[in-house]
Amino acid sequence: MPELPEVETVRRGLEPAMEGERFVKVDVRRGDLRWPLPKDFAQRLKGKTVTGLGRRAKYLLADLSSGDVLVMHLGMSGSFHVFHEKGKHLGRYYHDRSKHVAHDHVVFHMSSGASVTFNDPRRFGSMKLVARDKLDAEPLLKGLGPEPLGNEFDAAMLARACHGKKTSLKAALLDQRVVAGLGNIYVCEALYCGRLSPKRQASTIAGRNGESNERAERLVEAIKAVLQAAIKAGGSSLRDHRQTDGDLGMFQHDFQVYDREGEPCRTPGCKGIVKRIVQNGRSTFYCPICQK
DNA sequence: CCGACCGCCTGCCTGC
DNA sequence: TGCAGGCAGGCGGTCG
Repeated sequence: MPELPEVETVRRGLEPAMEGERFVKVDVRRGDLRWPLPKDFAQRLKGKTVTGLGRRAKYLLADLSSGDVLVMHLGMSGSFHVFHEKGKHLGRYYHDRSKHVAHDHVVFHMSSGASVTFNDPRRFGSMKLVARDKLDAEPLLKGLGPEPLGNEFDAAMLARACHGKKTSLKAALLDQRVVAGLGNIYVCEALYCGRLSPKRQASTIAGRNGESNERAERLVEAIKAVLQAAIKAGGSSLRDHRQTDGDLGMFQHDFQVYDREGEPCRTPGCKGIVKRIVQNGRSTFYCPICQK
């Protein structure tokens, strides 16, 4: 599931259970995530307080009283669940510390009384402890492009990042060095919203000498609008992904093109049919008529 | 340097 | 019903 809107939704869900709270106990049930958790992972968390919970692109960043930052990524299938009360949760999760379901790999028992479970079937997710004063040098974060919802992300910046790029606009927007936090779904949605073809060469969104960056402007506005709407809807829920409280995100109902192959284009007056193509080994959905 | 491709790992859906 | 094959929201590494 997790692209920027889902990670932001997770961050907001975890905040009340974790911010200002201490790790009372940390259970590592399976440490071989994307990279193996260090042996002393649980020990380095125990007794420390979460002083803040932030997000950079698709990474969650928990600031700890020890001076470390816990950097977490959900990969393709990772999710967090918060359990406040004893008993069943969605018929399969329990607050009881001895009971777990498949793929519950890490459990944080917080001083708030809540337990926070990291579940990840495919184990593409990751956790890493990094000293805060070395965060700038952290390879996972170092090459990331601008935050798409930040004020500094504008048409000029996007045009510059795409300058000279021979690759498709779709591939460029998926490149986290160009803009950080978009994934396959929101790239498709943003391109539709900005009426730009995913097949267009990335460099062509910039206006040539003197021309305005009209396409880049439109694309930046589309990216921001789609992400903001998705966050507002609590992210999207595909397969069995849910928010930290078990609720479903709602934005999947608002997809205009993603996974809508063969459906009529939703642009008023457009007679196009949503098409699926494969770019760089991944599905792209778009309207061949109104996305130019 | 850039861009295309592979692999990681599991679950689910489709078609035979 | 069973099984093989394809596909999935990400990203780091390698190769040309």
